[in-house]
Amino acid sequence: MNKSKERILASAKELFHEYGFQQTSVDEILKKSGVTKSNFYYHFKSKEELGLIILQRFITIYESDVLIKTLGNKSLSPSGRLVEFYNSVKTFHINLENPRGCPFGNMAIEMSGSNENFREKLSAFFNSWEKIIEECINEGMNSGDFRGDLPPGVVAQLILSHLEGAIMMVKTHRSLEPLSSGSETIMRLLKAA
Amino acid sequence: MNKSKERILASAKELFHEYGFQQTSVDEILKKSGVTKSNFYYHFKSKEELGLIILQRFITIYESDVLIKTLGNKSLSPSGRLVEFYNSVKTFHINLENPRGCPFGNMAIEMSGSNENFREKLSAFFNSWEKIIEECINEGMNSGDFRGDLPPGVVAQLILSHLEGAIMMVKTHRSLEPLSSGSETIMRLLKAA
DNA sequence: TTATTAGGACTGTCCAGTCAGTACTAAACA
DNA sequence: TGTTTAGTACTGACTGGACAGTCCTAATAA
Repeated sequence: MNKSKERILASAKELFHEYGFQQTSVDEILKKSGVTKSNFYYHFKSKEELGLIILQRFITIYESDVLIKTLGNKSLSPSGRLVEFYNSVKTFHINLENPRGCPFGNMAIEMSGSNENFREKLSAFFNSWEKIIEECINEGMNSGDFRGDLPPGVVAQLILSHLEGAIMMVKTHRSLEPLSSGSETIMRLLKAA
Repeated sequence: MNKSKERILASAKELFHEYGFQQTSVDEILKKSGVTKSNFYYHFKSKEELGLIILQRFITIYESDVLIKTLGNKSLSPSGRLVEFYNSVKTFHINLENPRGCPFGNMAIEMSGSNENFREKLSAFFNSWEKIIEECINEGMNSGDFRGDLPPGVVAQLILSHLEGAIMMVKTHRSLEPLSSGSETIMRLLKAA
C-alpha cells in the first residue's frame, strides 16, 4: 500500500541529495514520482516535514548499512574497521556519476543557518557518528593498532571533520583523489610508532 | 564614484555569506543596500555575474588578508605560520555572532552541482590555497619543524580538507570547539618525532 | 555630453500550499 | 441481505506571493 508516499520518498531522497533541499522544488518531486500535488499534501504537511523525514531515513540507512557494518564490525581489527569504513564511503561516492557530496554535510551547510530543526538533527547525528568512530579508535589504542598519545575523542572528531571536508573537495574537484589520499594519510598518522 | 555599485557589493557579500547565494534574493540585496532594481541591472547583468564577482572578491581579500599575512609570513617559522593561520581562521569565525561557515566551502557545496562557473573558480582556488599550505609544510619539513616522512602535498590536502570539515562542524554545532581542538591535533600529528 | 542614479510599473515563471470533491474499501448495522 | 458510515487514497483547479529580469522615463553629477 501507500505506493504514492513511497514514490515521493524515493524521488525526494534522490533529488535532495543531487540538488539539495532548497534547490529541489515540490513540483520537481511530483514530476519525478508521478504523483499529484494534492496527493503530496495528503501525505506530508509541508516540504519541511518531508525534508526531515528524508533526513531521518538517510541517518537510519547510513547507520545500519555503513556504520554498523564497518566501524561496528567486531570481527575486524580496529584499524581494519576504519579501512573498511573509508572503503565503503569511497564506494558510495564512486557509484554516483557526478559527485553529489555527503548528504549530511550538504544539508548541514545548506540548512544550519536557517532552520533549527535540521540543524539540531544534524548536530546530534554528527555527535553520534563521532562516538562510533571514537569507540573504534579507543579500542585500537588499547590494542596497539593506533598510537595512544592522543585522546580518542579528539582523534574521532578530527577524522569526521576531515572526512566531511574531503567529500566537499571530491564534489568540488570532481575527483575522488582528496578522499582516497586523505584517508590513507590519516591511517598513516594514526599508526602506532 | 560608483557608490551604488559598492553598496551592492558590500551588502551582497554579507548576505551571500550569511544565507548563501541561492537563498539570497536580488530584492533583499536591494533592500539592504538601498539601491533600486534598475540601478542594480545597470551595474550587473545578472545575479550570477554578481555572485561570481563577490566570489572573486572573497578570494582576493582572503589571499591578501589571511593567506599572505599568516602562511606567507617568512618572519615566522613554518610551524609558527601554521599556528597563526589557524588563529586567524578562528578569529574570523569568532567575530560572527552566529557561525556562518566558510564562504568558499558554503559556495562549493551550494553551487558545485549546478553551476560550472562557480565550481571551476572554487576548485582552482582550493588548489592554489593548498599550494600555499604545501609550501609552508615543505619548508617546515626541511627545517625540522614537521615530520618529514609524508609528501608535503598530501599533508597540505589533508589540512585543507580537515579545515573545511571543521568549519562545517562549527556551523552545525554552533561551537568553535571542533576547529580549535582539531587544529591543535593537526599540529601535534605533524610535529617531528 | 556621458555616466550614474532614481522611479515605478510590468512580465512570465516558479513557488509552496489550499480546497472542494471523488473513488474505493471495509467494517457496522438493520 | 442490503444500507449506512467512515476512513484512506487520491484528483484537478486554484491562490497569492516571490522570483529574476525588463522597460521606459526622468533627474543628477562629472
